[in-house]
Amino acid sequence: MSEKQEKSLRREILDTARQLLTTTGYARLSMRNIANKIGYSATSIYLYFDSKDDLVHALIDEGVELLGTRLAEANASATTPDARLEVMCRAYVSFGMERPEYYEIMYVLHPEYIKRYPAEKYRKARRNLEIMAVAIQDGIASGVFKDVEPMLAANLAWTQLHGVVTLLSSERVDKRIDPEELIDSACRHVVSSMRTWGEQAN
Amino acid sequence: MSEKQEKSLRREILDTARQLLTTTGYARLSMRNIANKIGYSATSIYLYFDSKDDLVHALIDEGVELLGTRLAEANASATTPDARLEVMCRAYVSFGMERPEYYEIMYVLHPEYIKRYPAEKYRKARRNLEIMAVAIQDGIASGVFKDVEPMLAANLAWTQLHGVVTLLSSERVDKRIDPEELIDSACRHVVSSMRTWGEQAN
DNA sequence: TACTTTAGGTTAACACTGTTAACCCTCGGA
DNA sequence: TCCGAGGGTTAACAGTGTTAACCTAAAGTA
Repeated sequence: MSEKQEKSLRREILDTARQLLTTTGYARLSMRNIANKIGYSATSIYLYFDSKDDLVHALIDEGVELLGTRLAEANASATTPDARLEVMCRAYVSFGMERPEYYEIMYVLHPEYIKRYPAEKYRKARRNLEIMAVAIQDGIASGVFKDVEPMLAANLAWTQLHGVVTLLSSERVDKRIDPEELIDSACRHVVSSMRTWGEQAN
Repeated sequence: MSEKQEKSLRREILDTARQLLTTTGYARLSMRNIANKIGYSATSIYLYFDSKDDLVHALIDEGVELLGTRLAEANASATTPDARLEVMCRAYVSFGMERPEYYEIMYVLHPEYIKRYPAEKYRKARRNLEIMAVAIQDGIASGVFKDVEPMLAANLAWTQLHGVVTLLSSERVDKRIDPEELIDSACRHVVSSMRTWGEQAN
């Protein structure tokens, strides 16, 4: 085991777990599976993580971080408020579709399956929503969006995007619906709903 | 066991499973748990169901049926196209929030955890979306909604509602957001997006 | 009446799961 | 020389879905 010392065992466990998550899904992610793949016993993992949940929480950290940088990049890539919000929406959906292994443990797994994500880390995850809220706030300030509570609007956008990601990647959407078209519609509608918020039928 | 003969064992298994699902969640729904609760051995369940998945599929049938009647009721309860669509949206969300035990197995559980829902039953589930598509179609015909592909629009509405239900009932939405307000916004925006679909920024 | 089949259940077992307790070995330091 | 500790192991427990083998009482049937 000495030839691997440049990579800490903790790091190796995390990488193997993520890889296993990608290839076989959370349902088949077991301590013994991880351990076998790197030539250690399952109980060795407990020297570096308190529990399986603890391990998964560490992976969630990575996912939150990655999503955060993607959203920040999107936020910086466009100038007008609506373009910025739309690009951020697309960034969120892309993350969810391209990294389902992260998305599943971050936002899909029922709290019954996995212990509550610790409160102090929860804040960092919430930061990602606040980035969107700021973009919305900017749109309001520049008069492009209706004057609406930014956090409520951000959460509404989130639910729309989350719905698209989960239904598409669990393959529950009818094959006859073009995924790209659905994603496109969702992102454009999120933006346009900021412009028309509260308008009544004529 | 003869005093229970008025209620078939199959029926009793289903009821107990649903009750267990409600009280303890899918994570703790086990064959032995079900069996213990009704005084049989776990393997007896296999006399009436091929597998645990098969049992859950039978529960999904019930859920699809129940959601269907709720949507149909909503569909019949209002007259104007926008009111009808909005009432149906609220009916969908209500179902998801009030019967999380059904909603979880129907639309949340990853296909990794549970075998694919059989194709022929899938059609019945899709019928529920078609009810919404018809309501949208009516709105288009009467000139209230923009001329859009009804199935695409119905799926977009579905993703929005599904996102609200799952994020709310997995308690991932910030406590400072009023759930009712979020649901309200979502339903109203689904309807208004049918009216403004495709309009560009000015 | 005697024999066989079948419906409806049981127990024991297998291969898994997360987790804990006990153990083992090899270093570093006093 | 002894001691402690770091880093790992094996054995075991209680739980999971599922299968194979068995058992028993009722129902046909010759």
